[in-house]
Amino acid sequence: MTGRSPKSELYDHFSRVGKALASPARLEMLDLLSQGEKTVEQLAGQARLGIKNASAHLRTLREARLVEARKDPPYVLYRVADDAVLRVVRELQALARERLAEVEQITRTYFEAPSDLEPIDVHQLLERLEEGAVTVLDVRPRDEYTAGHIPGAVSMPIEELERRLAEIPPGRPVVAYCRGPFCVFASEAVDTLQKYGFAAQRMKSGVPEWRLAGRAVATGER
Amino acid sequence: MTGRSPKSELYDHFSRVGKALASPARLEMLDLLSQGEKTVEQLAGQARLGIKNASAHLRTLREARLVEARKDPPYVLYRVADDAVLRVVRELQALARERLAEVEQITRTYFEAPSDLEPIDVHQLLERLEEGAVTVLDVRPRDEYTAGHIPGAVSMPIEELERRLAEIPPGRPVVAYCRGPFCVFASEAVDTLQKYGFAAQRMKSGVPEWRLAGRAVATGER
DNA sequence: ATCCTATTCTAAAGAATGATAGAATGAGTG
DNA sequence: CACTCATTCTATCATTCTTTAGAATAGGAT
Repeated sequence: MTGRSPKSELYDHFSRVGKALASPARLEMLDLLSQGEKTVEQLAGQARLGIKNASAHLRTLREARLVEARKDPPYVLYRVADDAVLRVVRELQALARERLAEVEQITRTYFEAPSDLEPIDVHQLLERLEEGAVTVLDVRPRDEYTAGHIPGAVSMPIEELERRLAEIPPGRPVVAYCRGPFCVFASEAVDTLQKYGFAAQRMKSGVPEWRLAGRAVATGER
Repeated sequence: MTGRSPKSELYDHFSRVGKALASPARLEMLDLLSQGEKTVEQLAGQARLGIKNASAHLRTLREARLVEARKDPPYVLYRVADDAVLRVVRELQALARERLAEVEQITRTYFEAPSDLEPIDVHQLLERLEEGAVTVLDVRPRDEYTAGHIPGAVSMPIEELERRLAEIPPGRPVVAYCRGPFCVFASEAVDTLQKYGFAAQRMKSGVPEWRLAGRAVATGER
C-alpha cells in the first residue's frame, strides 16, 4: 500500500479520502458537522456513539484533512474543513440514492411523510421567499440555527413546535427545513402543521445545500 | 455495522459506496474504466495488479453498484455504471488535491511537464475547436480512442507519436489530451512536440470530463 | 499549586479487508 | 462431447480498521 511509483502514491492519497468516507459513523458525523461546529460530546450524542469512539473517528477525519479542530476551552470544536468536503459527501449520497435501491426505499419509507407530496428545493424556496408570502421554519436544534440558517427563517426546534403553533401566522403557507434530505425533523413538522390546518411543505435540503448554491447564510439568535 | 434504526441503515448504505472508494487499486480501476469498458486482463495490466486480485476488486465495485459487467465471450467487459460515479470520483480527487498538499506536489512534479505552462480546460478547447485552427491529439491507447474520443481528435498513442510526427500539420497549434488530470501521456506528448518545434499544449482533463460537460463523444476508428 | 473537566493517547481484542493459490464455472469451439 | 480459455468462487493468512478501556494531557478555576 506504500507508494512506489508516483501514480500509485497519488492513488494512495486519493484513497485516504475514500477511507475517511468508508464508515457510517464518519459519514454521519460529517453530516452533523455540516450544520456547524460541534464538540466531541455533541457529536457523540447526536450520532449515538461513545465519546472515545467519536474522538477516534474524528482523528481519522482530521488525518484525512476533512475536518479541522479549534480550541475553545474547555471544549474542542470541530468543523468541516472545506466546502469541497460537503460536495463530495453530497455526491456520494446522491450516488448511493441513485444506484442502491435500498436507499431510495428507506428514504421514501422513513424520511418522507405520506402527506408530504411535493417537497420543494432550494431554488423554489428562493422564489417563494422573494414573493414574500411564506413562513420558513428551521426545526433543527437551536444551536444549529445559531451557527447558520436561511435568512428570514424562524428557529422552531421540533420539540417546541407543538406548543408554539400560535406564533405561526395562520392562513399563510409554511415551509419547514432541517439538516438535509435524510433528516426526519422537517417531515415530522409538516405532519404536525398539516394536522393543525396549516398549508405546510418540506424543503428537500438544508443549510449546507443553500450555502453550496451560493446563497448567504445568516448567523446568530434571530 | 448492521442497521438497527433507519438512520443507521441509511448510513450503512452510504458507507458501502465509501468503502468501495477506499482502496487505491479500485480508484485507479475506476479511472481506467472511465475511458471505456475493459476486460479484467486489461485492467489488471494497466493497474499492475494480479488478475485474481483485480477480479476481487471488481467484485467489490460491482457489489457497491459502481460498475457493471457485460459478457462478450470469451471476455467479460466491465464499465462504470453511471455518470454519477464519475462525478463522485472527480470530486474526491479534487478534494484530495485541494486538501492534501502531497497530492498537489506530486501532480506538479510528475504530471505537469516543466514546459507545460498553461494547460487548457474543456471550455477553452471547445472555443479553439470552434475557431478551427487547432490539431487535437488523443495520445491514449488506441482502444480507448475507439471507445470514445473528442470529435475531431486524431488517435496518436504516445508510443507512436515520435515516428508519426510527419502526419501533424506544421505551423498549427496542437493540443494533446489523455485520460485526465493524473495521466502522464499528454505531458510527455507536449514535451516531445515542443522538442520538434510544435506549439503544443496539454489539456488538463480527458474524455470523462468532456462527457460530463455535456459534449458529444465520438466512437469508432477515425 | 492543586483540582476539575474535556479530550486525546495507548493498548488490545474482535471484525473486516486484501492478496493470492487452487478448484470450479461457463460459454464457445473443434 | 470433450477441450479451451477467461473469469469467478472458495479458502487462507497477513494486515488493517473498529471499538472500548485505562492512562495521560491540557487548560481554566479554586
